Amino acid sequence: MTTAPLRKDAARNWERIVAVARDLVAEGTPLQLNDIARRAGMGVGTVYRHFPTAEALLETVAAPGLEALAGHGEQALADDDAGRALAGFLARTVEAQVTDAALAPVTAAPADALPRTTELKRTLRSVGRELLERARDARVVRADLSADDLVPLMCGIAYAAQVHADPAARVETARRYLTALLGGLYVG
Amino acid sequence: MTTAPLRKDAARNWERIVAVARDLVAEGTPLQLNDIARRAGMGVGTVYRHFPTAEALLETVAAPGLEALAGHGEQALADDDAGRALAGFLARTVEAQVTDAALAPVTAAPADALPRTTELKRTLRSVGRELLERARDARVVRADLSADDLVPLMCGIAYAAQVHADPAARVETARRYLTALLGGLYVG
Amino acid sequence: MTTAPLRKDAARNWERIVAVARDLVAEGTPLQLNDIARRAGMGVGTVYRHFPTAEALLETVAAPGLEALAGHGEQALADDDAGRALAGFLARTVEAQVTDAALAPVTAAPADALPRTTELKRTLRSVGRELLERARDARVVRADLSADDLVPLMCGIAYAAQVHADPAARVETARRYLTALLGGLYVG
Amino acid sequence: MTTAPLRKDAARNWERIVAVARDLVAEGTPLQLNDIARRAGMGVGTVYRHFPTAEALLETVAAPGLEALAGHGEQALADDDAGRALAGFLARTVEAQVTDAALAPVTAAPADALPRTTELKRTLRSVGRELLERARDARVVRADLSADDLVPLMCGIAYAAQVHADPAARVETARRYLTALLGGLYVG
DNA sequence: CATGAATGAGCCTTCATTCAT
DNA sequence: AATGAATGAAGGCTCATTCAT
Repeated sequence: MTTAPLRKDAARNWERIVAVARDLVAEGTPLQLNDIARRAGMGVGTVYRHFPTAEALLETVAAPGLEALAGHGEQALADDDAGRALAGFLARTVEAQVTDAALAPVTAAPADALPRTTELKRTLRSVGRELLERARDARVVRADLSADDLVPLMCGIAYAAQVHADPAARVETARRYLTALLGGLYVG
Repeated sequence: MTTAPLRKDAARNWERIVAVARDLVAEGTPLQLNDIARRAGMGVGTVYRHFPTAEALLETVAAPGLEALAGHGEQALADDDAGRALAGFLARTVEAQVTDAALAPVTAAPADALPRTTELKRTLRSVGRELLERARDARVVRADLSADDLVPLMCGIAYAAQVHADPAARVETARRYLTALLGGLYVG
Repeated sequence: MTTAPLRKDAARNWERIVAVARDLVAEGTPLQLNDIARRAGMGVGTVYRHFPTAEALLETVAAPGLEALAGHGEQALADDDAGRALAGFLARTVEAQVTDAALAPVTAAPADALPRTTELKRTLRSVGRELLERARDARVVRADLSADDLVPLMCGIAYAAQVHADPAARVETARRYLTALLGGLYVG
Repeated sequence: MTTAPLRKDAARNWERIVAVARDLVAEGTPLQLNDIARRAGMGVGTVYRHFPTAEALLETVAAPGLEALAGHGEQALADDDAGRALAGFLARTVEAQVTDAALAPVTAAPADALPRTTELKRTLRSVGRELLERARDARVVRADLSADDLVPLMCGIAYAAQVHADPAARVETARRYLTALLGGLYVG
């Protein structure tokens, strides 16, 4: 079941709301539907009609990022090198989390507002699980690592990169942290 | 630097406020000074006199934990085995963050409300730096790891443990994640 | 005066709206035209076209009940026993008010939205007046009771039955109250 | 346990709020705490501090009336003439409901916001029950009338008086209706 | 005729902070 | 020092009604 196609004017508003929200997310401002309505130059009711809660809006902003990740994950499954496939997937995941501020809260949230989000998260988790299992079977990954740990660990790395002060170096920092995690802080 | 001596009743109030705040922090309730005043059975004004902001109070709650960590750090510096010393310090740090809910926000905060907090954080960072340098000199730690990364990484692990659903397993999870980080997810 | 004939599809919509409204009234939900449109599976505009206000819709829902009462009233006028005629009419009136949730508010409202409602209420009042006068002439009813009191008293009884907690016993309660009113609480 | 004595300024505000509310109730305006704050010339917070909900405020407005009724009821219990005692009590009750617009909703409400209200309503019910039982024992009242019917019936009469258009004659109308109810619409 | 998106006033409630007592 | 009443901005949400499509 696809969402019913919107009227042209409604679609314009929808886009506008999401665009405003994207900007706010990027600048770290918490999403407040009243605020968004004002910035988008429309009535609150309009915003509420499109997005019943701030979470729904946030998830909508996050969706493209999640979809891109899922897409990459599917491709990674085609890679013969299980270690490289997993590492690539994790790298993309961390990078996305750091680049797109909408992803982290949505990924970490225990409950979803939109079914689409739940679906995407499920896909990502299952792709992650599959990649992990292959890597484990190929003996390139420690055996005590569970698929349920992947999301927390990626979130943790993204969070760590944020705690580290400099916002400009954030992506770079996240990459380094992922490398460190994969290789281990301790040498041999 | 000692806190200015308080009158006995004022000291009692101070203790009571901190005790109430500790409980609230432990149960995950955000610190609201009004709320605390009510629970502590005193006027808001009194609470504000002792703690001008919620952050100041939170940092006060966090202080003992930070002090304990610093204390452990000092001892670790006496350890001959640089690798063990650093690992022990990091383990304590992560454990503390997960155990004591006041620590994570204070550690991650870019600015401090109390000078005492700044001082403690500086101490911790310098201890960490020292331990790291020794470990690096001993070639047990990767060379590209900077002292500025220690705090973010520990915060990241604590955060990761929180994202992982089960709260009962939180400490255990954090330990596993630290082990993974130290040893690396990837085998050899 | 007949309602202007509607196109078949418009008539279907009209019926559907009234049906939905009837259900809502029955379950005690306040009539909201937006809500009704959604439940009826049509646009708000359509509902507004048929019923400019919620009151108009409510009166439409109430109309059949009012008509039935009026019908009974006309028949009662044919009864030779003036006392029995009046009592029967009042009993029906009270019963209807308690049974059909649309009646009470419409009956008690000082102003009407639809001319049809005004007409029906006028009819009912005049039937009541006639029955009362006959009963008064037959000396079965106290002389100080005016025709203008009948509606209020019936509304009052219905209201009383609603205040009385148990909803299941509502009809029974209303009957008892009417009996009490007719016979008097005080003996002899 | 009495309510803690208020500071002079707080007491002034309390009085002012209740006064404003009383006026609004009298003119039939629904109580809205924001509105009241504006009219009373104070911040919303102040109103909320004193009265957490509109119901609590309404009950506070109603309290004096309920207390007066309870007082009268206690006196009525001293009357030897059981019939007169009950009739007097009922008359006062109806009169009060019609005179004081706060009473009807509070009396009819299934749940109370203030314990004081619950207490008063309980007192009134038990006084009513006692007076009714005495009147029944004295055989001046029909036997099938239960104490649980008194409140509904009085509410019903007050409601009836309100439905009857003319507000000026309201008290007079209510008296007539009570008389009618006591004596019966139908003559012997 | 039908649709349903848009509007925005309006109500509710919370909470950080101040300041008179 | 302590008290706690007062403040009011701020955010949340609903719903009757209009009007472009």
